Amino acid sequence: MRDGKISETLLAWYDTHARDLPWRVSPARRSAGQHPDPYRVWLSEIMLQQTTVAAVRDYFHRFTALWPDVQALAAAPDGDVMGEWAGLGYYARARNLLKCARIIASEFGGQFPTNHDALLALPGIGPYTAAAISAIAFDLPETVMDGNVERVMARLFDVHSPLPTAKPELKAHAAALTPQNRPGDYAQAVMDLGATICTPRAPSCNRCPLHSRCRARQTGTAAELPKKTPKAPKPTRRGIVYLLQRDDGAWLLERRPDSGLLGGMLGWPGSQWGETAQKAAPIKADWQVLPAEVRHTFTHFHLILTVKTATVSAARNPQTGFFLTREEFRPSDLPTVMRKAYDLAQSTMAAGVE
DNA sequence: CAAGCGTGGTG
DNA sequence: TCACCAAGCTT
Repeated sequence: MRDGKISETLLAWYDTHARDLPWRVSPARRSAGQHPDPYRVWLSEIMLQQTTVAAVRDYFHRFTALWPDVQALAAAPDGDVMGEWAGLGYYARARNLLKCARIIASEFGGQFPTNHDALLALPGIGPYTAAAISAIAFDLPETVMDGNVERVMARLFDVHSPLPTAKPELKAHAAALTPQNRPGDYAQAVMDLGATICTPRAPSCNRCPLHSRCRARQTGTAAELPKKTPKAPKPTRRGIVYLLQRDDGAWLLERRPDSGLLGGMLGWPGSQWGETAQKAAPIKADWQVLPAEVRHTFTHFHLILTVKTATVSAARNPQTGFFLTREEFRPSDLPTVMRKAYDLAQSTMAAGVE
């Protein structure tokens, strides 16, 4: 077709189809002179790393209600922020979020830098997020490259070489399309297209504004692009967690080390997770093995957890961890795998199994 | 630079 | 059921 540039077609589509997202300033409001809040753009982009809009929405609302600006977040206790992040995954993001907020508050006077390289130097902000903040918050003509853009470019230009090898080629295509006009809306338009129309499986080509320009659709290869190198199978690991409740209702918990899996999060005392891990209980007690196990899948392994429960008197102290009282302990502060163990223990007790 | 790092939705 | 996938970053 000869009906103008791809960027203009996408912007026109975005004007009528942009999703209403809590961190977004709609095209109508933006043309009326409203600007996005860089704090909210940054927070949303960190939450959206490898995470769907549906999963992020409630977390974004809770975070902005508790901490409406970067100074408020910078002043928050670590445990509060980690607890609010619990369940969202990739917990290094929460640790880096707090680090970054404190740098912005103390060294940047509470203002996010607009410059791409200055953004890139901040913790938790990589090439994608730096470009996204520059484009969306400051309307600068940066090219954002995420999974959506990679997929849209691979299909538009029918690129069959597999990821990650194809990244530079796809980035060149994306850069060539990035407009000087409304780059922030354009960046969101490409990603919205990838999230709602040009989806990984079963793309809705019949509804696509770039239908007539897409080479993969013409060739019939859209659904199989982008190609990816196959991933290694996940091994299965096993472990034990110990859920100890004091007779006043307090639970024994540990704060996990800052680095590594579930870093900085609350968790139950337990064994290492490996082939055949065993570990002594944190205190001598009448431990009960729950009749069901916890199954959970992480990025790179499956986990099967045996859950053991016991009750002790307040007079006795375990070798590890600390007690949180009924009032202090919120199950929602636990990462999902630990929450599953808690829920299993609760449902087992409710069923009357001692 | 390849591996480590969570979780919920989906087909 | 289960592998794949998501607005990636760090080491």
